[in-house]
Amino acid sequence: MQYSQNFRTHDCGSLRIEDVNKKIVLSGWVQRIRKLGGITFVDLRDRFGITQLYFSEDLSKDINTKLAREFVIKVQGEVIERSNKNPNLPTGDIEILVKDYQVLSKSKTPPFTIEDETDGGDELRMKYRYLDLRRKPLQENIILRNKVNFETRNYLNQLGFLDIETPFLIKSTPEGARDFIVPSRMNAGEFYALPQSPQIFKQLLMVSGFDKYYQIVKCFRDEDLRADRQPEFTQIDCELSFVEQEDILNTFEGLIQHLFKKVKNIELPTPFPRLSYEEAMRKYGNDKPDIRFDMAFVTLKAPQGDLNKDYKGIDKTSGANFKVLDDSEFIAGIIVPNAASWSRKQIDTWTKWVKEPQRGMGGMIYVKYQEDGTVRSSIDKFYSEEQLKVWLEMGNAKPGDMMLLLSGKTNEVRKALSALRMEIANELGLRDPEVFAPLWVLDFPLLEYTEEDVDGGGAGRWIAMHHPFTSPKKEHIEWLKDESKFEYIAANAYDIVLNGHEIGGGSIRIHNKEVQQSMFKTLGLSEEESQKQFGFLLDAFEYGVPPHGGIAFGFDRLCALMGGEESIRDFIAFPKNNAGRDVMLKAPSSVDQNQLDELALQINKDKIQNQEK
RNA sequence: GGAUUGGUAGUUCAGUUGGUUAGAAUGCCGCCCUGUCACGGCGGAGGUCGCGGGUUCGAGUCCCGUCCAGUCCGCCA
Repeated sequence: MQYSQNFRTHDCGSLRIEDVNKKIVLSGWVQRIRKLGGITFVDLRDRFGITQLYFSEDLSKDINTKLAREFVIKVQGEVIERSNKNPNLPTGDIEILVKDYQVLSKSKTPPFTIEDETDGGDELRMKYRYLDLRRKPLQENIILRNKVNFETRNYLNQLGFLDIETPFLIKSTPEGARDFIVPSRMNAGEFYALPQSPQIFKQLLMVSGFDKYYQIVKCFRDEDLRADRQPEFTQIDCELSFVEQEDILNTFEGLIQHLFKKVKNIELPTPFPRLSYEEAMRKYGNDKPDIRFDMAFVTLKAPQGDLNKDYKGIDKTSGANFKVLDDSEFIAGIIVPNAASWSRKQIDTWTKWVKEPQRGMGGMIYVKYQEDGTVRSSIDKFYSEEQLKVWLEMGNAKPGDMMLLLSGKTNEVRKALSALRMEIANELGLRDPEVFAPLWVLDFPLLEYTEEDVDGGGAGRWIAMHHPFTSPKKEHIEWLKDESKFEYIAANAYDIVLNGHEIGGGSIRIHNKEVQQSMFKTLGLSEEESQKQFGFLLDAFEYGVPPHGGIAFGFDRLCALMGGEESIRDFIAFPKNNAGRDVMLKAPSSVDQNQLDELALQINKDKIQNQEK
């Protein structure tokens, strides 16, 4: 851009050898001062780059007393060619012969270094986030985020999508995640909730005829945090009318391809691979598999009803008389390539790892397919080499590979083996952050059974796996009335998965009042309750509803993955820590008594243990 | 709600089986240095070992509690 020239004629990343002899003005932060006797070099930094300043002897004399790291200065000078060029800097061929300079703003010594590899720890960086954001890696993340945002809007606008804002102060509903609650002063004793997503509004916009809608929008969920989860996060939220699942998959596969092409110059495969939920669970024990590498599950034993083509059976008829496996409901393993040479100690470490409480396995069995073609395992006593070879062959193991087996309850083994698969892949460097493997996971179950008392709806009941507006497959609609069929009802729901992370998900919605009411009933909402919670939606459904469906992407997560990271924190300018606190603002905080009085609120002190921080 | 790792100089960390005056690097301050770019050289300052209690002749080190931070499980329609 054209600068006013008062503060700068150029930014700190733009000057090149062609600019030699130009009289320029630069402003920026002092990155580093190198005094060499008479002369001094200063690296001047802004978000565009670094330019070296050359202070001759007279200007250098008292520079120590005038300049220090992170001072904001303005310099007037002339671009000159360097005698010693620095090939590591885009501006490395030139430097500024400083004629005059002014300190625009002083700085205390920052608590950590403003370098690509800072010496600051997480806690400190969060507290001084505005300083951390001066660092290049963070600046690049935020700039990448802007690009993804811009290209998303480009793509969707081109297709005729409309960006329509929806309210943040809405109504609390018991379904789904915990709501953030906002007290209403003008309606004392009543509360708004912040949206977990604009779900209902976008469906109502379809009723209004706004066909293709999108919004890049904040959503709020009051649940515990993770490296890839924040209490407020951003979604690319989309909804379309007169579409089928296939239309949505094509449109948004196109979006992701567009983003990778424009932002990363990477061509993603067309079409994306697709897995059914059932397949994903069977092959990877997980509905968001990382398919950058193989190590798919080899299922040796599964309960009846588990769709498993590989099933050949390990049971008492094997004659092995090995209680651990004989009594297990589910046995599966992964083939770790070239791992037959792993030491006993290495294997023990992994055994210990799967036995940790959050994995909860009783142990781990290894079967080594040695280079010479023989087999060695931890269960040689119970099974013959022939039997073990059958297992290895089921997983297409080659000599030099090793099979690791877990056994127990189906869901627990799947979870632990899936975690083991990911962790070993990490260790083996199979999860290259610059390789991208997207896929669709389709045909999710509509409902899932919960033993827990979630949302206060009572223990032991069926809840929506996606959300209560998701349509069942046409052929399963009748099953909504037959509890024995609930677990087999498939939904028109889909997730888009990238490198082991769910980056988006959506569904074709119910657009028929009767089906919607039937769904609410299935979820245990009485007619009265569903009218109270979602009456406006049911009312709207009486006035001509187009068939519609949509999808929402986790924008922060998508940006993080595109930036080659798994944690979303450094792709959000001002994130919260793992306790949901903003350590810079020191939020949340208590409020004045008169604020509480105005809202007709009272703090229950018995419920607060460690209020004073 | 649970598991687990960590908390020592401004910062990142080391600190042995409990034992004298708690170290390194970096940053900071001072002096020197005319082609550095992680500049270099010499010198210096800098510590409530997260907090509270206990064991012991003696605790950074062992025990109990607690707070803070990170990761994971639960949770996240």
